[in-house]
Amino acid sequence: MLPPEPGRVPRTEEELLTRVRMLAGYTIGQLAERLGRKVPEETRRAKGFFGQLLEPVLGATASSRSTPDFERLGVEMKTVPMSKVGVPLESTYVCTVGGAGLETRGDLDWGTSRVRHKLCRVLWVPIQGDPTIPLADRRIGAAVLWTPDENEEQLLRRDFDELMEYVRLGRWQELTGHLGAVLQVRPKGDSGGAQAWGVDDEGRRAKIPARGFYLRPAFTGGAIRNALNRSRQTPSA
Amino acid sequence: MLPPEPGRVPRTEEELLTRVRMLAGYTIGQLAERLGRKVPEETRRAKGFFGQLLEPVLGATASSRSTPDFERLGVEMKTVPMSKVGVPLESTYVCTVGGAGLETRGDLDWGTSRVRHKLCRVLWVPIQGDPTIPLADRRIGAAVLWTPDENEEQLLRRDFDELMEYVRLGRWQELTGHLGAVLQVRPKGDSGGAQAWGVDDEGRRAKIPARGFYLRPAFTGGAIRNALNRSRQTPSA
DNA sequence: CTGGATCCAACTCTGGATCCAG
DNA sequence: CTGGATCCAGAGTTGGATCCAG
Repeated sequence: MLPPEPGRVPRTEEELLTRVRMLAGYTIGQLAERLGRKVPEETRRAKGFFGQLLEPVLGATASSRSTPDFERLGVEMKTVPMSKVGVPLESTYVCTVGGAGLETRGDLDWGTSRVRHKLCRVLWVPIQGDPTIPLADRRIGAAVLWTPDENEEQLLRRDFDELMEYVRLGRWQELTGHLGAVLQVRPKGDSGGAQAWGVDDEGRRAKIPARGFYLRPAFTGGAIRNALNRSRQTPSA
Repeated sequence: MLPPEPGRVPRTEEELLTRVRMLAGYTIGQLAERLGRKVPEETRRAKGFFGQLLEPVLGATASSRSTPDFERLGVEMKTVPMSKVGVPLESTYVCTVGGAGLETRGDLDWGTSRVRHKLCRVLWVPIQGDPTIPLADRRIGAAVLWTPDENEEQLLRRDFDELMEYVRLGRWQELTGHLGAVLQVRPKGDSGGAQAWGVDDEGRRAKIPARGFYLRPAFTGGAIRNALNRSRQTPSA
């Protein structure tokens, strides 16, 4: 049976984990067929395909805006393309970088930031990412649930505070992908053009290029390994 | 020739008027055919059809957001469905009603409001509105350019100030279509459901039903007549 | 008659991410 | 390798208005 009870919202983390682990070993093509969906030929033209395929299967509140994928559980799902040797090939998108004003003031402080909320409980779902494997033939890996430990949270917070200092000062131009040891800020959206509201260096509202927070691949890789190790010691988490 | 130089942006009001007047007497069906577009069978299913058909013909900066239809000229185009006896059958939509907070503060004062900006120069395009005439057979009338005279502006402003007082106080529930002698506020959008951001009576941001400003039919009718009379006295405007 | 309800097209915005030149 | 550029789906919003029950 693949997948079990499709579309039903999982009530507990264990139910969610059980369900996603039943998918391990299957290919994207098999999962898509089960759902009556066609796999795009070019990965380049369907970058979010696997993530969007998985959401309804696992019972995520599909495409709800700005809420965790599994709202009741407070769990965020992230698919991670892995290389042949088991390390993430890409950075992981977290959320957009808000402006310094108005509705998004809470985003400047780590404690109330969307970054922290998004990352407080994550379901990592590894997927083969080797570009030589056709999309339909890539296999799903063993998912793990993760919460940052003290060390991980400190790493994230340190970068976050540094990055937000640029936002506070309106120094958007200096806020590049080079900053941050584990968390970085990069452009988001399909043109690099003006797409988001921000605050310029004189405090006025202005259109600026949309940007997002991303986890560097090494951090995501470590998070997945740590989650695996911890689950071996505490089988039910 | 129908229409002249389709798609080109008019450089002067005279050029715009000349162009739109060449359409007078033609039917919607003839205009649509000239553009290779099909006329919907049901008016009910294509409420904005004529207005959207006309925009590219006249060289409006199509569907640009929140700017005048003819940006360079500062001219707003409005189609008006007329009865057999030559009076407007429907109210005329002006713009949305903004909330009382943040980005839209300027909307509370007549001088800086979007209502005033939208109405400071309008190209009225009459169209037969009699529901017994099939959409494709309805004829285009003689368009006129209009600017509110002192009396008209005072009428508008009086209503506007009254209506905005309700917004300032967050008394949205009392802001109904019954208010306003020539300018009213009515629901906008396709469900009456929560669709816009506003400010509730305790000053918090909240979702409220989307609303818009509308000109009552009698006012629009008078505006068109006045514009006609004035253009007889001053032929070039 | 008319105030509340409704309809479509097009563009924007968000959430899902991967591509690829240097 | 990796930082900047880019791609898709689907919800949301705006601008174009008219419908229609009471």
